[in-house]
Amino acid sequence: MRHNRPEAMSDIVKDPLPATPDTAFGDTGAETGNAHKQKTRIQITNEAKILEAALGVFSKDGFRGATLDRIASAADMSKPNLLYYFSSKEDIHITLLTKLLDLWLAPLRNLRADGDPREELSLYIRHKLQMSRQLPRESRLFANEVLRGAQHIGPLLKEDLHDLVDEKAAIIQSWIDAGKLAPCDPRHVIFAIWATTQHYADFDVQIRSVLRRDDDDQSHYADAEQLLTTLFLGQLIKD
Amino acid sequence: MRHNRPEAMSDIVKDPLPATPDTAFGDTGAETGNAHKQKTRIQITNEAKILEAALGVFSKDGFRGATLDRIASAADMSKPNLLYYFSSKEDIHITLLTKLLDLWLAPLRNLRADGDPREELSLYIRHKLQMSRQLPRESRLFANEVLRGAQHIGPLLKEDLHDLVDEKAAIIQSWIDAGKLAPCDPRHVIFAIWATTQHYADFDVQIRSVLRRDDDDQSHYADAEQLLTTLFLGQLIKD
DNA sequence: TAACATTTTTACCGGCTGGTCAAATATTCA
DNA sequence: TGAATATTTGACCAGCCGGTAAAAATGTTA
Repeated sequence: MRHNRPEAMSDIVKDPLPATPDTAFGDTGAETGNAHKQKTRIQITNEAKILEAALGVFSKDGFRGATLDRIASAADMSKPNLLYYFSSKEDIHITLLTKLLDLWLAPLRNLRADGDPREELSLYIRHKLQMSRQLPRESRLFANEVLRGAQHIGPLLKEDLHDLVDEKAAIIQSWIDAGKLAPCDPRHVIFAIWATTQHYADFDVQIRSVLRRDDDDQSHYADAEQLLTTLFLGQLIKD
Repeated sequence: MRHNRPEAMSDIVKDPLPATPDTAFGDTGAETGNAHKQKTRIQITNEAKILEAALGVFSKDGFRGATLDRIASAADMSKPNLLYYFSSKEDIHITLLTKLLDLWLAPLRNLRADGDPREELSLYIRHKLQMSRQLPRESRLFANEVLRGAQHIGPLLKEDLHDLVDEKAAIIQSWIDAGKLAPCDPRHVIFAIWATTQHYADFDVQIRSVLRRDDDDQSHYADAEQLLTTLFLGQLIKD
């Protein structure tokens, strides 16, 4: 009676930085049609190395606090070599955010109108919580970016994210209209799920301080899931 | 039948940066007892000006991303003059965080064991939400600091915050034991309230993008309060 | 007003910042 | 192989970074 969705939960958080064939950035010199010069092996691996390193640095220090020197050093690469693959610090940051946004929104995209509200919501919560546990750097990357005013992904939030939330809020609203859910503002429900789940990644240090948990101890995630499902399903769902 | 607490809600968020007589930092040369050299008018006003400016810069760019030049410029002051009042960038940051921590934790400190659980929790939520609305920079200052690993307030989290949460979690547990509240992990309830309320300050830009709200439009806070009280009181409270 | 203490400014420093350039090296492929 | 191409490196730059020193200006008070 649990979820039997095509993609299992453990599959979704599989390839955080897929080497997609199209970069969506740095598309220099492609005048005649789509003359995509296909990437070299070295190019693919090095760009991945850089983005991986940049994820660590940007997620810790934010865009302004991060430096190319530290990213290069983390990528085990000289700074000019790094700048051979990306035109600027901004380029790396935007590429990173754009590549990861889809991954980040996948759980919400997965919310199905024809599913059972209780199962859909609990799956969503579990999924988001799992991403906080397994991809905390990605969570902090977005947290940093939004904190400083989303200067690099403002348009994406206003268009893509807005549309996605509108679409999924409509699903929740349809559940309310069908009497399956208590009346509430669907968009704020989504905000609340985002806030509570991502909190465990973004405020990890604070939570560990309060709970006195070691760095590698993740046992509190079970308690978190317990509480959040109780919280969101207990009151909202009408049996 | 509403709350009749000594301090009204609007009073608590009154003086975000009180010029307290003791700095708790920069206590140079005070060997013989507490030979506090009392502060000059200019000193008081300038330190306040600097901390006010620093709050804006640190909350936007984080510690590493912030620069003394920008803080000085925001404080309408030369950089050496700024360093006449604070010994270093770190000094400003730590002073700011320490001064504001009490203010930030005041709502939780206000949670009383002898109160009605429903009133206590709804007051706490309203209070936290109000602080997000009125003091978003303070919220983002702490979010930035915790995001990067709480390098400047780690000990405060592990001691002061830990003890406070333990104390207040015990109160919630006593309500559970008395059958007034559904069984749940009290500390995670506190985390959930922190997460949901502070989310409206820290992710302000994202929320405005999704809801298409102008910068000065705060009408969505009413919906937020509605949902959060429903969420936390509806399920947890046993009537 | 004169002596004193406080505050502000000017000039400066070494190291780091994002980024460029041309030369050297490695790889690919006809 | 060798020519063409892709990658890496070292040297370098102007401007910013946190911070210092000392003199100049201002305020305080007897």
